[in-house]
Amino acid sequence: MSNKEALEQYDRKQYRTPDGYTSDIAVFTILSSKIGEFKPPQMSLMLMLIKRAQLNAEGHTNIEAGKWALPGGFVQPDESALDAARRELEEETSVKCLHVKHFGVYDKPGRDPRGWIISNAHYAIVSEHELSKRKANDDADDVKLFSIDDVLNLNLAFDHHKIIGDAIEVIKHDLLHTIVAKSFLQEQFTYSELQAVLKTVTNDPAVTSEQAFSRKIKTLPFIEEVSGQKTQRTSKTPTQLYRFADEMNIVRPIYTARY
Amino acid sequence: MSNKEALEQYDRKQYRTPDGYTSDIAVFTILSSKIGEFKPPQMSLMLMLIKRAQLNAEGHTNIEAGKWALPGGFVQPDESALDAARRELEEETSVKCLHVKHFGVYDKPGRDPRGWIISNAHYAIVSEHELSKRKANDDADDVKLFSIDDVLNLNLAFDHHKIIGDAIEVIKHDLLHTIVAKSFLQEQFTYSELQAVLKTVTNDPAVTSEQAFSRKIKTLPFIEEVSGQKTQRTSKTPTQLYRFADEMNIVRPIYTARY
DNA sequence: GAAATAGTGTCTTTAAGACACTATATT
DNA sequence: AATATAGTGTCTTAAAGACACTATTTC
Repeated sequence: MSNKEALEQYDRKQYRTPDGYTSDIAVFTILSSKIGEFKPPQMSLMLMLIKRAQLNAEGHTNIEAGKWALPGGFVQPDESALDAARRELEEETSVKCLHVKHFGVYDKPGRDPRGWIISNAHYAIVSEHELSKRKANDDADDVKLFSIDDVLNLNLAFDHHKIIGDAIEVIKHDLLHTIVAKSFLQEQFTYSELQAVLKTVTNDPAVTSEQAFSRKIKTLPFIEEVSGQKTQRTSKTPTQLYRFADEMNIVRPIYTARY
Repeated sequence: MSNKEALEQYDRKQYRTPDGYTSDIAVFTILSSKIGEFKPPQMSLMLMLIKRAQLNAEGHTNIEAGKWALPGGFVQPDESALDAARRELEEETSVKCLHVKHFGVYDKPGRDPRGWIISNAHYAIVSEHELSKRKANDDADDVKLFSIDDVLNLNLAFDHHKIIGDAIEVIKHDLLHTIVAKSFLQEQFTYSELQAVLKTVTNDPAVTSEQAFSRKIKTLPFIEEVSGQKTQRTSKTPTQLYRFADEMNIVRPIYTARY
């Protein structure tokens, strides 16, 4: 085989290779504060960060010690960066995750003082409940949730300020343009629960107005009424429940959408 | 400084590192066949591929020789993958490009027989005119344009079948949801020229109907009429010219758009 | 005047936006 | 009865979709 012959002659050392290949994960959750019985929830979008420990597993001073950082780590040769993200997330929060998505590559020369290290960034959505089972890993002496409004004021490790800024933009976009809001809700939900999720990222009156949104939800082609199902968890008045229809991910082309 | 101390103790060799970091580019162009005077153009979206040479620069049998492949190459330690894409594109087509965008990471174990090689995929848009200046590089003995309808039937190198399939999906999406169509047009264009670009990726009647689209173009917030400017290049009737307004990239959230 | 492309007139339907109003339960 | 959340009635405005029609030019 000529390909086999080519492989034998191929010299792996002819190009300089990266010093590392890592996977970082921006773990988002929504904290839902029940402000009372018969009230719709009030939600805030949070990002989980870990505080880098003073010493690493070998007892040496850790790099970027004491700073807040995205969880993540080195990708193994037998997995993809996305696999690594899922694995690390499970190690970190001991939970298999609903939604993990790649959103960017960070490979600017000099981004990591340890050398030429390429990082793939992902975002993940974990339910508040699952996240409460979280535990610190070896390199972290603390794990904490930060509001997306505050998180960029922290002293962040490496180029995580840039990565986190991008992650927040991406999740804001995806919440409004795809059906990922689904990952923050129960299977059946009221208009005001979906509204609470969307209000964490927009203040468009079409979303924030109760009347407008309770009408709007009925016309959305990717959401269906669960006929006859009502709940009183958000109000004294029994309230209609909805669910996301199976697989739809409609975005209107800009040339045909209405403005 | 404690970070400096940490760096001294950091051992680069403690993790297995990738064998290579590459950048691939899907170069798209639109062939515009003028089918006659006073006629709107007929367009087809094409992808540029190179045929991998039998021998590489050192005279050895080349890997995946004879197959069609995306142009690309190894990323240098002093550049990002996006920089590398721009550089390689310039080497390949001797043209600085209008639009280069990252769209995916390909790092599945075993994707490249030479070892653990990570590839960042980009798509680029080059005008037909610029592309005619193209020249083959060392590893290629042929360069050719393929229609996006045919290209996936070729015998493609590495995992380029998957990468090209993804690239086609991404450019189809972007043409309809962003203003990249701009890159395929002159600064001023008629409704039928924009229509011809969009028709390469959709057959939505809102786009394909002349009456509907000639009306629609006037209401698009990111396109403006060039008052008083007309042309006869697409018809005997002098036709209104339009241009894209400065930087707008509106996509309607799915929760507020009309359906 | 035939042909081809560009563009308008006008009617129907759908939905957004605004605002007042009603409905259903708990306390 | 007061309160809070859910939901409707209805009017105005904007745009999509459909289809017939007019306008401008070349040959």
